[in-house]
Amino acid sequence: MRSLPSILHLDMDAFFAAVEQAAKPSLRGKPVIVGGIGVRGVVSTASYEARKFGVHSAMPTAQARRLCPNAAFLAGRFEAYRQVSEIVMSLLRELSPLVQPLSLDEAFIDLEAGPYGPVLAEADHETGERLVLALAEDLRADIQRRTGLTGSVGAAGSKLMAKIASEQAKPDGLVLVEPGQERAVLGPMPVRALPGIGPATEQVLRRAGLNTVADLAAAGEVELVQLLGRAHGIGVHQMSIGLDDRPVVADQDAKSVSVEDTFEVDLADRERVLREVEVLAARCVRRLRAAGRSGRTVVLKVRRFDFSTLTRSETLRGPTDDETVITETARRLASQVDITGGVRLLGVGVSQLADYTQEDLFAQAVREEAAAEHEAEEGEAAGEEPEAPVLRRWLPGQDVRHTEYGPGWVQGSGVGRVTVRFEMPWSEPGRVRTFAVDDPALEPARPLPLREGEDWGGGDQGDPADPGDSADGDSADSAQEG
DNA sequence: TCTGGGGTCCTAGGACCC
DNA sequence: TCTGGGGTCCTAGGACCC
Repeated sequence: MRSLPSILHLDMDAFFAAVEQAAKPSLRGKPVIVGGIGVRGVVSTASYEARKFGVHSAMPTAQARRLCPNAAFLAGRFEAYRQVSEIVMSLLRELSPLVQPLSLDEAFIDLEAGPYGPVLAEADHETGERLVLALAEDLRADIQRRTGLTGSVGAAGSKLMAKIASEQAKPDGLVLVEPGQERAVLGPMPVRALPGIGPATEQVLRRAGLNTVADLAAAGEVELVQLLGRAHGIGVHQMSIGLDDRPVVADQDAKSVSVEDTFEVDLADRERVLREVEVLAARCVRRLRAAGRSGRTVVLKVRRFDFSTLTRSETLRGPTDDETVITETARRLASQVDITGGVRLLGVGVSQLADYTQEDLFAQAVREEAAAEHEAEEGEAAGEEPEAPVLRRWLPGQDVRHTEYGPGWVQGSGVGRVTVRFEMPWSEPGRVRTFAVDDPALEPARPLPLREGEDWGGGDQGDPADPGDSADGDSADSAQEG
């Protein structure tokens, strides 16, 4: 809690969709929906044009299609989002070294820890606030200049109020909450406005007759602890009276790494489940190693046909990043789960992370055992099926390059054809051409920067199909934004 | 309408130890 | 022989966030 509103919260507006509109001139001003494209997909981000139709984050894509059939439905391009995010975060770091990213499109900034800190400390109230407002507006202008995107900023004396303020500022705005005004601002708001109060907590509070933040403040800590449990109750009470002294803390190390997949059709048989667990474990290990970490606890996640979800975990004697150890552990856990009725999602994760891998004799033993088993199977499998040609999957929104027509993006595909629109972020809206899905002149490409001549690293422009050139080779689907 | 993927934090019970 | 209380670790589940 500070007497100056020196904490900023930046939240980019409809980030993923906005990046797509910036990259694809033909989509500007049109409804764009980024998310899972399959039958079981959900919306990550809807552009403001799509929101007018009632489409919002976390909505099933099938429902979004009914509400807004003419929208462009795109799978995410996380490499591009990461690049834009880095530009934005670098602008934040010019204001202060104390930047706490919450996701690709959101961060807290502590101005007091930055170059303007001393000035702010000296300034009187009014001067200080004017300086904060000027810095925030400059930041928003810089972001727009460098990326073409808009972001909203909240300024306040605490993280809580800065976040509340940026929400109020949306889209493309700036709101400052004067220190001292916290309770006046929060009081009339519905309880759901407080971060940490979701649908379940809202229900509990509503049944107790608590609907607004002012109701929470009036209820008092004792009642809230009774309703919500100790930690949550105390936290919610503190927020309700505008108290929040959590510091802005720079980037922390991840505490777990996990991957999961929802299948278009539920998996029914055990062998198939075990095979998918192996694939997931391998992906998980790739991510773990790319981050230079190892972990002690392996977690298997299973979502059944009826959406009931369970986890099974096993803690090893020491941290490992060994693929065989992690795969075998996940397989063992999966073999103990009841899969009657079918499985719609499988996940494999690793937690209790350490920065190093201790030399692991146990891993060595497991590896040798698995190798021996593999050899035994070799004989049976020999001469079975000829290598099937790898069918390329073209995802809507994906970057491509044609040897003759140059860069473009996949607008759609089906029945052996793929439709590509040829345009660039800095070009006029382009025209559409259709090709056979296996046309050798067409290949996947790296995302183009949003501004002509900008270098998005990646330097060598290596094979975009090679997962080795990205920290995360399997960013196929969606995270949520907004 | 029928529910993604990546995370974080909290709670609670049982085992085990002192 | 019976009865404690507290701390830590592990496992499972759940709420929440973007």
